[in-house]
Amino acid sequence: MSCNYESDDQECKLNGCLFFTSTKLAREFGKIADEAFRKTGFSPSHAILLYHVNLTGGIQQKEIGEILHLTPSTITRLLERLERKGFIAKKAEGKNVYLCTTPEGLAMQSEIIAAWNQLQDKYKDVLTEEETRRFLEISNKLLKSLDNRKSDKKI
Amino acid sequence: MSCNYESDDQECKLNGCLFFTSTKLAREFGKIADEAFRKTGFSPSHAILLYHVNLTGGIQQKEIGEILHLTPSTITRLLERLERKGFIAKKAEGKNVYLCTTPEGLAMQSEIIAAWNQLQDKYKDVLTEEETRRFLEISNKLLKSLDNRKSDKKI
DNA sequence: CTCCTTTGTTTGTACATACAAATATAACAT
DNA sequence: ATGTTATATTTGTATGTACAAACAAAGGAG
Repeated sequence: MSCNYESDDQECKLNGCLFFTSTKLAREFGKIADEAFRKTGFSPSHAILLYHVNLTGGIQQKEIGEILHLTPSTITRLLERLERKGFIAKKAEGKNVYLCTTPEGLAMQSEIIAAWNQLQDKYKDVLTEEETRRFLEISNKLLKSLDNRKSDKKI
Repeated sequence: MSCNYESDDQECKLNGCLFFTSTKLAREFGKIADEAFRKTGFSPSHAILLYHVNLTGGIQQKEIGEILHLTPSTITRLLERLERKGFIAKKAEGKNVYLCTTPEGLAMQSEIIAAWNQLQDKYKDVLTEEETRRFLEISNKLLKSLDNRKSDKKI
């Protein structure tokens, strides 16, 4: 609103900004998630990637990137480690690369799920089920709008 | 809930997870913010840091880190560039380092504010004022709970 | 069959961020 | 005054993420 430099609204400006609020929030949730997944030996992102490959064996990187909202290059980078450590195998068939489960990877699935459930429990320390529901509802709606925005631009 | 590996609930698991929802959201908002601040030549984080130093001249790094929810080391790193390019000056007085405005930095303030306002406008493309309000309300409440959680642990 | 385009993946590079350890200075106790 | 503790900052290192450019393989057009 105002352009005067010495106004006293620092807090308002920040807390009223979707960008800063959402990044702060993501970092805080990230810490809780790190904690929860630590005992699996994976970062949250790695854990979820592995989880999804276990669920949907033979999937392509592009597809999984879309599910997780991650760029192809990010997927490549995340896979580097999972592949090196033998949790996921790449089967190249011509141009296409399919992500396949391995025994080692499958063996982690139950641990990942356990950590994930534990994560949900931790959230309960911090907000009620109703609040969680409302937050997720708005967020997902928002994400959908943002996706549309993206498609609109392409046209 | 279930531990069977071939369930069809990938989307639910993800969309129902506060961590993934919030990180995805933060990345999307981040892109919009990058765009909005691009013409200032600053990343959103740099822009806000400079904005705050302009507002509260003579502030200490620790304090600004608390306002922005950023670690001291992150502040150091962000300042490196702003100082090198002459937008902020450090005045060391014994142990304490105070962040001071420079003419170059002050000159950017109105541009930063303009970009910020423009950012708010972009949000309006994507959600109504009412939705924004609700989202921010829950988020800020959440952030407060998470802060308390942190303090609780220390005790 | 050769050239061009499309599609999926990887590589190089950069950025915001954090943690842990190092450093520097001040403050306090004896 | 000396040694210890507390506070603020920096440095080294690592992570997740992205973008742009490179690469590779496939499929069409001539």
